[in-house]
Amino acid sequence: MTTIKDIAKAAGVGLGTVSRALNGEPNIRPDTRDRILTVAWKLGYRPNEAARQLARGGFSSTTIGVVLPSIIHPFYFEILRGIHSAFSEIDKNMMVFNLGAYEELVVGHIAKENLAGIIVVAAGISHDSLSHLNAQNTNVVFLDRHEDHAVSFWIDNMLGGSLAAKYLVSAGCGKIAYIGDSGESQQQDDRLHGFRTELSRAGKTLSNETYIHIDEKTAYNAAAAVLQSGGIDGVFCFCDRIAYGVMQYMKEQSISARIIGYDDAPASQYLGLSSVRQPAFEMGYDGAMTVANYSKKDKPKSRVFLPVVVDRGS
Amino acid sequence: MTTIKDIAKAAGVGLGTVSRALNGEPNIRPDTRDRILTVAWKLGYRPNEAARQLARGGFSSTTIGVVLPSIIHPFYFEILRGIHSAFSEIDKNMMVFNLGAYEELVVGHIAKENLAGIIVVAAGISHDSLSHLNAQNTNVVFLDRHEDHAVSFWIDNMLGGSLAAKYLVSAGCGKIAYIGDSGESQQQDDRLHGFRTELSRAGKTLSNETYIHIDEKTAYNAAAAVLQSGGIDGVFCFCDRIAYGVMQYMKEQSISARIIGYDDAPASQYLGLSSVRQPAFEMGYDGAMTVANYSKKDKPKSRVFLPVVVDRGS
DNA sequence: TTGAAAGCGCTAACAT
DNA sequence: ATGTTAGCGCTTTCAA
Repeated sequence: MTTIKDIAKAAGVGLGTVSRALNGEPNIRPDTRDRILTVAWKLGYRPNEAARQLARGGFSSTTIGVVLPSIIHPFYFEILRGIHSAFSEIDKNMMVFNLGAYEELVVGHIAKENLAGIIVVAAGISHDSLSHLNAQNTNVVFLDRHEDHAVSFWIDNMLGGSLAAKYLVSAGCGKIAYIGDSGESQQQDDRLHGFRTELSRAGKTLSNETYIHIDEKTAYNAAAAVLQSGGIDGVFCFCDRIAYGVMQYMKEQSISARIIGYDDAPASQYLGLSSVRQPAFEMGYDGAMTVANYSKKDKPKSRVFLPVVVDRGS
Repeated sequence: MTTIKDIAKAAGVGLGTVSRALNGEPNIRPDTRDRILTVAWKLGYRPNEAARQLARGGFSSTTIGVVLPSIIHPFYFEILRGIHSAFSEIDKNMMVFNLGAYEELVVGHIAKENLAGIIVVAAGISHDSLSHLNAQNTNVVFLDRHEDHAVSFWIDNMLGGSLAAKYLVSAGCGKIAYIGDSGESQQQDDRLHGFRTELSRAGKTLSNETYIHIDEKTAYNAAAAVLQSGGIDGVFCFCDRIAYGVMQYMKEQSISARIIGYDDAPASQYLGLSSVRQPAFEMGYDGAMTVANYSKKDKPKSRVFLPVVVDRGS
């Protein structure tokens, strides 16, 4: 391994001069600079980032951490795409952490990495861990998760729910069912809240709620159970994947009911499925730009609410 | 920021002892160890990874670099999902680099990061950069790219092409067209080569080749041009996105022709589109496990060929 | 079992 | 413009 010491010796100069040359600092004679650079190149020199960081007491500043849940839905993928796209524009890199079983471990690891910032996507980080992160005075941005004293981007799930309800109601549905995810989530709660509120405003109520493990097959089965009970003519699904299963059942049984999904997955437009579109890519993009740019002085505004829209299947 | 020095002072011990306690080394009295650990905890101590690395002269060993093209197709996304899934199993993290315009810059950056290994996805890294990487004796694995003196996973595109041809031929197509990507790629060349070979084995030949910028709309237009010319009853598309555009045109015009895509995108099964399925997720997963596990001593076998299969639309 | 001290490779402040 | 030196926080001898 070549060090600046080797270069200094080979070029017959001092360590400081080498450092200056390598870092493109001004106070150095062009010809010595060139000589040093040539030697460095010939020796195959590569700076040791760890040493550099240590000496500067600084941060890597070009790498930003992204904490992801270990299972990625298409929705998170869109977010990730947005982040990736932003970072490729501004020449940052991301370090992706899997928030799996050992949260403590991961958080400790993150704190050690000297990152310029962190984006936490949807993951359920404990408040304890959070304050650790904050103590490291790392810039943190939350996506799809609402944190009180932090910068967070949040999709308006209540709006999404109420739009879904409006869609079904205005389509003339009378008996409406919901098929959701059996896991707990703030997102689902909010959507349902918005959905119910809008429904009751229209003088209607939810006739059936079924919660399943997300999967086309279980969705198919759930659809069978829900639709056989009779009279259901409108279904709101927690996500498009569930909706696909439902659609398939409806197609096979020639049942016609209005159905609306959530996420607006790429497939949906081709399948003619109406769906609530979340600005996932944008959220990723904006979030990424935000961590990358913010300084402690002018902290960006917390709580950015992103609206959703309904995409009508053709 | 708390350092081991602070801890040493607070606990009334030497630096070495603190280090030993923190690293769980054996030669230390349990009670001093506990005392130190308590102090460290109270002081909110976090080890400085840079300093550690520097002192040990070691590698981060828990982080693996992933070089991605800056534009991500769904196919690459599947690969990424596979990588992510593997890494969450074995508790590694990935550092994602965008291989954008400034290849040299990125490669330099990578070399500096002290990574345990690197996965290069599909990207066109120059041989020069490659040898730099090799000189750093970093483990490198290529995905969807064939490199001679490196470990590389490669999908059998020739097989894919020939399977597509078989599909169309056995469906009784007589006049066959190809709609491809206007960009250059080894992948496309291989697919076409396989396709042509199989076609000629069946005594047929390609009647029309059209190359477009990938996009549903241009695909739609291309389909119009290709299918209007008359008699075409089989179309092979470079990817499913192109196929969607073609299908839409066919549907609108009530034209019936056999069509086969590539990638087996999630939407395709719902749309009833037959497609060549590439084991993208598996490739990511296997590749990730490979970089993570290999040691210079028993280098894993280079050139892993992954087969494809045709997924028939229902 | 523990403390002291010598670096790891680099930067930055201080001399020259 | 350039050389010298003192650390950055940590690990690891080497003594004690």
